[in-house]
Amino acid sequence: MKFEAVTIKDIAKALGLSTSTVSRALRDSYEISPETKKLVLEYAEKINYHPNPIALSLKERRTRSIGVIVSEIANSFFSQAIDGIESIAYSKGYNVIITQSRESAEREAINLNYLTSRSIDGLVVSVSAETNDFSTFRELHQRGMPIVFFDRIVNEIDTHKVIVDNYKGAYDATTALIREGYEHIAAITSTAILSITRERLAGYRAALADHDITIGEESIRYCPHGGQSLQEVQEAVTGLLSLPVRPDAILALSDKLTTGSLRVLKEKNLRVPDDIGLFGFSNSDTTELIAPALSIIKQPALEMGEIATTLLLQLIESKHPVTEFETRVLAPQLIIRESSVRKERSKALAS
Amino acid sequence: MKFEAVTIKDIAKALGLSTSTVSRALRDSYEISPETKKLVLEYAEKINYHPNPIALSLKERRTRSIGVIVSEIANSFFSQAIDGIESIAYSKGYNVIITQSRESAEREAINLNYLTSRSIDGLVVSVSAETNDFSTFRELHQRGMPIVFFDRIVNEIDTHKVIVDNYKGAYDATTALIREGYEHIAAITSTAILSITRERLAGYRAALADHDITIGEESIRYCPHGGQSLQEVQEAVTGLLSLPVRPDAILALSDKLTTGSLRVLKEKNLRVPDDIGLFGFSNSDTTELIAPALSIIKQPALEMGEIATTLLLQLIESKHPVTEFETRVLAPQLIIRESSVRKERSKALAS
DNA sequence: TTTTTTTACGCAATCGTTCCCGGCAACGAT
DNA sequence: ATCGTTGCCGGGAACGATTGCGTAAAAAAA
Repeated sequence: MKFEAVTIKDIAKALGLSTSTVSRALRDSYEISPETKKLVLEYAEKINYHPNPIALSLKERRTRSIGVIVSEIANSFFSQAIDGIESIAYSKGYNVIITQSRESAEREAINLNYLTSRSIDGLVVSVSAETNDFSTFRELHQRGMPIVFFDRIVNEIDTHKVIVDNYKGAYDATTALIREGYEHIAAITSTAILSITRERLAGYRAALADHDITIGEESIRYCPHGGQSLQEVQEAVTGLLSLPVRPDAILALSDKLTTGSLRVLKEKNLRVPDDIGLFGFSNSDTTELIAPALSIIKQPALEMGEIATTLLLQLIESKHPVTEFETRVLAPQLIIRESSVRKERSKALAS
Repeated sequence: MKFEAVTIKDIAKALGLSTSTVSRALRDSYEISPETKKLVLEYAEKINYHPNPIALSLKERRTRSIGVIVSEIANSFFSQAIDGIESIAYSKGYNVIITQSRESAEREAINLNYLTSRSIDGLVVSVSAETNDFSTFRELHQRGMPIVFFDRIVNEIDTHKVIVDNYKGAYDATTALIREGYEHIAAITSTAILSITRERLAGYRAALADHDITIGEESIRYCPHGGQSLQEVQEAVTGLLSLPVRPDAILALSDKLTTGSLRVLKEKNLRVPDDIGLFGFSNSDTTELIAPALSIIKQPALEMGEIATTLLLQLIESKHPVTEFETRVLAPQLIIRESSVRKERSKALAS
């Protein structure tokens, strides 16, 4: 079933040389005569020799492959990030093993175990919505495994991190909503433990406070699975709408939540943005085609993937143990379209 | 930088046994006494021993990893398919190396070369829009590399294939458009050499013919890069709109082309579906939120990925060379929403 | 011419694992 | 007492590549 690969031995045998000589000739060692080199090189080319990466890995104790853990591949943000990860890894001769946690801490642990047992050289991770036990990551990190976190990071572990300015993104979006005259702005988010939830919620709260708006905690709804199922979004939105003072705008703090909220609002025949405004984090490439065109906070996903991978490869290829780590914070892109812009400004004008 | 893995030698040394005995004990060989087995197993468990997959790969000449080539990860159809590929591969203990051709035959060849040099056990491929030279695939296949094609297949190579009934999908969509009263239905597609283009175009043509509608070849526009850039879609749509008899509907034959066409039509301030109808292949998960809600032909992407991988693993793990290959044809899902349904049926009623 | 140095190559160990081959006890059968 | 058997285990050669060390022959220095 397998095709035979040509090895260094084949070359050695054919040319009447030893494997060491062939190896050295191929690596252009100084202790091989020009004639022999030429001979070997030409023959290797002729029979299409490629060094066996497995044998190399065994010898060098490195696999030239990195592991990736994200919650879901089929999510615009992550697929764009993976795009970035792939391209950098590729250009440096590394390959990428991608795994999905599907927002489950258990699956994340399984994947982590799998990846390390495949002896990867490093890890790019965006943790699941459930992850609240970082001990495995910490242990791995302490034992010398290079790890870079992106998007959903874990502050407790000191290593490179790549994020977007979540605080600013949420702050600006909330402010935009306020300027538009919305007064009761609710938030829908993933689990409370996630770094992005904390940061984005902080920005949201600060914007409200800066405009002397007070909201109760009941105006913030958490989705345990990050909106993986529409049902939890339905529950969150319904809960919000049945509040004593009904929110007149929703800030959705992640991809699935943004489109999910719109879906639910449409189901309930609420007009966006007039009955209720909507602003959300999203990296979907069809948000402008949606009715109403969605106002979004967009993350530079591709770039984040690229940077995370570049940092990881630096870690991997560093001669000395690295102790100085950095957290790269990129700027989110605020795109204000229709869903957060009232056509009738009556209410806003009256106030 | 690397953490030390515990090996079979460590166990052997600690227990005063030979590596062969330890190896056999771990593999539960009959020629090892129950006591020794217990001893070894318990100690292995205790020090958290995991067999080194690299060493195994070298010995067994298999890597337990499969390569994937798609045009673009950040595309709903492919990310869903990859989801399916991953899940099956994972459950069988294989890992997946994903590469992107970005619709370029050259990059495809580079990836192919890369993957084979990484000595993968098999290949799941959806060819690029440019691929018209199958010799590398054929050669690989003949040398015994298991390959499964999905979506964009190459008929010239006899191996397992997984596709959707493209003919039927396009036929039914075209028919739906005709029933709705559209009379001049144009098509926008990827390159002519692609299997999906040929099959879908055939369905489109057949539907027109069955309803005694004749169209000129100028009503079919090809996008060399499959709609990767909006510009080529713009050109295609503009070309269509400036035809002597302007089409009153467009059938878009792939994901990017469908949303791309809508984007261009909106730019041109044409109302869909009244000024012009739109029906297209798409696996985007926001098509129902788009205005107008998009009528689409949806492919069971996840399932296609799963089936393709299942077939590939069968090939890989087969004892005997496989000579009987199958082509699995799945049913596309037709979802008729707003973009292909006229609100004003005047024209249709008049005819 | 003899000694030293350089050139150019081979031997063998190594990475972690498997597996063929052999060997040494103990035991039952003759 | 001797011969086969069986049970249990170790030695060592692979898998494909790199690399430190040794060394023959050739070249240079004495």
